Amino acid sequence: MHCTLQRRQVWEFFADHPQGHTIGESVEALRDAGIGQATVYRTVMLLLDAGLLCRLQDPDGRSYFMAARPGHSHPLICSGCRNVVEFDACDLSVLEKLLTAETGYAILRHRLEIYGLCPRCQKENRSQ
Amino acid sequence: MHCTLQRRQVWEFFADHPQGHTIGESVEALRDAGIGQATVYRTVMLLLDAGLLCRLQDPDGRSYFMAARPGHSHPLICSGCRNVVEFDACDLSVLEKLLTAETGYAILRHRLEIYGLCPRCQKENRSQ
DNA sequence: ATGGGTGCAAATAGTTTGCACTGAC
DNA sequence: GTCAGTGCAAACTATTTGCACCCAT
Repeated sequence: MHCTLQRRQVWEFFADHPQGHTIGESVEALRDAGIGQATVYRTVMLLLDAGLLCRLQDPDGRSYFMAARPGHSHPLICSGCRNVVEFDACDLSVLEKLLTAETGYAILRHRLEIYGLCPRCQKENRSQ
Repeated sequence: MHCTLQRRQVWEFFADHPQGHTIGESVEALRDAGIGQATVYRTVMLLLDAGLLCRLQDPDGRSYFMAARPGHSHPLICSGCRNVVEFDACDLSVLEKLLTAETGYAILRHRLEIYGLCPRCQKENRSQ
């Protein structure tokens, strides 16, 4: 797999921002650099498969992408500015054992996203 | 807001299945009943706003809709057959307090989805 | 007769694909 | 020269909208 200039630029776009971005936003931002939208789509999926990006999904179904942190962590997402703080203090093993016992399901993974307002957006009284 | 025949049929389609369904699937299923796709789109959004449906999102970004259970609960989703069991034993208040203390974020809500394989899909060795 | 709801078809938005071209090896 | 990667445009899919018609009030 080639690490081309374009792929590096797509990666840097996400790595340089602590918020998630839609594919549309990244297409637009990278257009000035002369990168075509097909390349952005292809590269985002590539980085996603490689585990370098992760996908966030807001309650309305939109997908956002951001640089993935290594290891197991979860996002705390500001509903005002979409800034993301990652945390890893999540212990769901007790809950998962309980669910397995109760339902017989074999647990594979979980998704935990927490939404809130960051200090700045609270001050500016922003929401959504 | 009118409770028309079509709206009732859309609702029943979701209420009658314990799995989530994409809008596309529901459009297709309701076409035989003579319900147009615009009506399905409009009605699903209506039921969603009314809190009668909830939205699940799989790891690939697809949205699924299903009848919402009253109260606070979370889905345990089978990756094989998409069957959903809801559970409400989730206590994240400690985690949320910790996060507020550490980050200053005002927590608004959380999303917790757990993925696994139901007993039948384990037996049939299904995955994804 | 009025007003919300519906189906159809058209319009729009979002995503993927085919293909000729480019650049690194 | 080969081959993966790219940009463009076209194709395709998903979603929304405009509008004439219908039905319950």
